[in-house]
Amino acid sequence: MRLVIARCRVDYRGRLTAHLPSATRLILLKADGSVSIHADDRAYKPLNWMSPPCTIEEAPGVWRVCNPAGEQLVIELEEILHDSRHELGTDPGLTKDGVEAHLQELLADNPHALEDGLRLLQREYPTAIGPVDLLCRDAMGRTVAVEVKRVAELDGVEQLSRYLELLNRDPLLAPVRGILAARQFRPQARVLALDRGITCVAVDYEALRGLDDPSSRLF
Amino acid sequence: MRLVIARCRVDYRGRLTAHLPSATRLILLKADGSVSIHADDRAYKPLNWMSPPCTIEEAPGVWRVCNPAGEQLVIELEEILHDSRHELGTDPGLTKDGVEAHLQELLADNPHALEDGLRLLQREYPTAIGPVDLLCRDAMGRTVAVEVKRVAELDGVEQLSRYLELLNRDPLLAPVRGILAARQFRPQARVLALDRGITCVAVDYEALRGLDDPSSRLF
DNA sequence: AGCTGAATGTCGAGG
DNA sequence: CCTCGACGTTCAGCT
Repeated sequence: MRLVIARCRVDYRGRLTAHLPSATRLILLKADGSVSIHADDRAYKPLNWMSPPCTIEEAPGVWRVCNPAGEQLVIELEEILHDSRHELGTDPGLTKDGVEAHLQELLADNPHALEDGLRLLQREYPTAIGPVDLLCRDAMGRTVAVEVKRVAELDGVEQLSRYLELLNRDPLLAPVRGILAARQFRPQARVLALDRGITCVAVDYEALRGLDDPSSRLF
Repeated sequence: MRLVIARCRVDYRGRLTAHLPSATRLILLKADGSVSIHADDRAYKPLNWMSPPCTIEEAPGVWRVCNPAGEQLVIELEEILHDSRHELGTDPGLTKDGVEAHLQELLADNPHALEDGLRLLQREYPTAIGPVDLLCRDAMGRTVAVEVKRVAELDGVEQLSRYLELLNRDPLLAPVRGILAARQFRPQARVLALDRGITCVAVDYEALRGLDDPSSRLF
């Protein structure tokens, strides 16, 4: 990793055109070949960047970064204030917990948390337009399609609606109703779901993780 | 801006839970108060970060970054290899030249590029659920709603479908058919559009820009 | 390699 | 403040 603090001007020509006038910035060159230009704000987002694979051509005062698609990032260096290199090695990487995949897993193990008497038929039940997260049967023996989201938005309702339309064409499953399960609901999604006869169930992730039997885990 | 290269472990507890085992990384502290942890890969994206507003509590060997929502980023510093500060000043910012809004503009000027005899009635035609990109009339005098996308995906078809349903309730406009115009089509979007009786038209941006009369431009 | 859906998306406009 | 849609989205997972 190379860290350069420099007064510079930057031009990007690619999917769009962008220009940065002269100012002092951080130029971050990573071992993966990426280049990013940071100001002292905008949180972690750089002003401009080039993702790998790309080649860097270093002429005195001008760095030209090109990628195979023909996009170009041209950095004109007016004054270099700092320049250091550091060996970081490969990173062991990030372990995440609490995303949609994990939520789906917990609900597959505890469908009754969505509704009393709900039993899992199949997880990732395949259809022509994609897999249904959870296919279940309720206490009355009726088929239920469950779509799991971290945050339920309009898209999620549309998606579940498409699944329901398709599943209801299958005489072995019909009639099928829908449950949209999420940690958080956008009001518009709630309204549209109601209009479509889809049940919204707010999921408490922490409580659900508590429900999951710890003794059944090996770690 | 403060640049720290250090061997560290990181824990995040917030919207989800994440952990980074011990490794050497860049810790980037910006003047806006943000903190981001970078490995030597993943292009410009940090492994973990905290956006402002947040407070940094520096104890020896442990930095605790907290935001008002109660999210926490805990950095355990095992060895500091580099630590430097730099005055950058405020950045004049980025000037962009968009490609996307342009597409709608070009099609508004050249509706015949979508279909022979197509004429523009109104751009951004307002409806209760949002503006229709282009409202047109075809060679047969029939109303046509055009949705413009850079890349047409499923939600673009859904969006146009909702518009069509609404527009067809207006006796002055009905019957209204739909055209989905895009530079690129996802296969599923094409299938769903066909099923809904929506016409897909692939748009060649470069050619369209060529169509646009250069003499009518001042630059 | 191409396509699809998720994301601590981020970002900006509009109510 | 929240909601919604676009993005040079990026990214991982799967066909």
